Amino acid sequence: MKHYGVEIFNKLDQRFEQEFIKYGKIVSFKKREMPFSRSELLSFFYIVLKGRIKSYQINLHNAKEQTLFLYRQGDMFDTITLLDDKPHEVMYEVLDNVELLELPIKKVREWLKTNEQFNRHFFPYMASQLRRTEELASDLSLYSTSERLSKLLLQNINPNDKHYFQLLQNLSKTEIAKLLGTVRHVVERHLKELEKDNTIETGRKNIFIKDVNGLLNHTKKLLLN
Amino acid sequence: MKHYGVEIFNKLDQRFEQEFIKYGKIVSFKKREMPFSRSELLSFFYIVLKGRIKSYQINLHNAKEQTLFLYRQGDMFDTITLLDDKPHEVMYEVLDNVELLELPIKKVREWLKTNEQFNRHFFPYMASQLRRTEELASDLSLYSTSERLSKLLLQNINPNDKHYFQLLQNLSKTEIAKLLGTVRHVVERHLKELEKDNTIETGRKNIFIKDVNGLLNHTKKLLLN
DNA sequence: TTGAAAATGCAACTAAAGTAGCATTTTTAC
DNA sequence: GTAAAAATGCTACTTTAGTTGCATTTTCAA
Repeated sequence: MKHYGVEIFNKLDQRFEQEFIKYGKIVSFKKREMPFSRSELLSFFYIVLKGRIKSYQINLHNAKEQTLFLYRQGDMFDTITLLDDKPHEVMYEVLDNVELLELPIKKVREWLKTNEQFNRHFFPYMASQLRRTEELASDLSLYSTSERLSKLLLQNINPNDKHYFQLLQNLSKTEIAKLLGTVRHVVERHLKELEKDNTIETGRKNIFIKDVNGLLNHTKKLLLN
Repeated sequence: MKHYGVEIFNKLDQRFEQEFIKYGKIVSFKKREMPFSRSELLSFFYIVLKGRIKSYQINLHNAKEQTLFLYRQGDMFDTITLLDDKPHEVMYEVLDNVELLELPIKKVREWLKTNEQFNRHFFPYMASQLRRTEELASDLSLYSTSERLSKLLLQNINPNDKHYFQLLQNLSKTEIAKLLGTVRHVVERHLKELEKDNTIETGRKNIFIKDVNGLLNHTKKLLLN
């Protein structure tokens, strides 16, 4: 299990690792699949081993989408259902071919009650989810699209931000728009601006940052972490 | 303790209630106060006994504010610091004179580890916080200000939504704007529209809904819960 | 290898949100 | 009771975001 390089596995002692192996099952899904049924999400808890998968919400009237969470190696879901045993009304989509460790949610709930080792990892993770979601909300409310874009680009080159580092690689402009809470055209408009200033260079499904300070200037107004 | 009508207290057995009384201290703050220092929030955990208090973020460049969470009777904070022992970078402001039960956060963290009674209440609460924050983010992204306003007004008359029911009473238009992620002028613009349609009636610090169906029509596009 | 799907680029346009400023009314604190 | 603070109402204006539609290029799977 440890060869996947997922943080939680490194922390496990022998006995707990046995539990994972005993109850866990590795499942994989292909790009663009919508992997789970509603009932599966009530019965299983997933840990990402490799690849990317997102949760999102959609406006049925105009089909606009907002990516809520980009799960990658070490991320877990659905933590909400884990905690209150009710369905969580979001949709999932696989961004890269993905491998997940599938665990019976009841078992995980048991660990949550009794296993201090599991909780030492899970509680701070829960906190990080809440922090991230809150940050998404306040960014959407307080900053312009171009500021949010610059911030996203900066996070992508910042190895301290485990959640977004390298997360932008190989994403389409449409996908970036959904992360930012806007539409493709607006993202392209702002990217073109940044390209004109010689701050970035865009390639197909990739963006290269040429001038970090230039980007920083665009985000001076933000509270950066 | 039980006379405050806070849900968690009703669930406590004798012994646990003793713990609350032993370690808890009732503190109160006045309207518009910014009640806590950073270090207090690292040392204490609060449960709202009465009144309203909000957490919010501010854009230092243009002073726009986004209310993140409106805490009222039974709400607890700061759950994030409780879970990961790190400061949570939000600001707090008291909306009505408020009474809080102040508990040593270390003690609460102990209960979190060992007390199943506490966790039966806390875990679903944690889930509801994450749900609510996620809903805020997706609403901000997916729906227009006028749709979000109509939704807020509807929640205010819906006794099923414990969190917002009666929460709008006695809030200024500025405060409502901060809840919605916009500015006063825009709120007033949309309220005037609704008033022209005879859907609502606005008074000073109060809004009366005259035509629920009219409001529902404004939110048809939303996923209502 | 080839046809469909995905990704991108671009132009013209509409709609919504936000800014600035000021006057009036109401509430609150002393 | 009164002065200061808060809340409200309104006008004119600027900026940003979102819509529509179509053409071209690239990728990917059969």
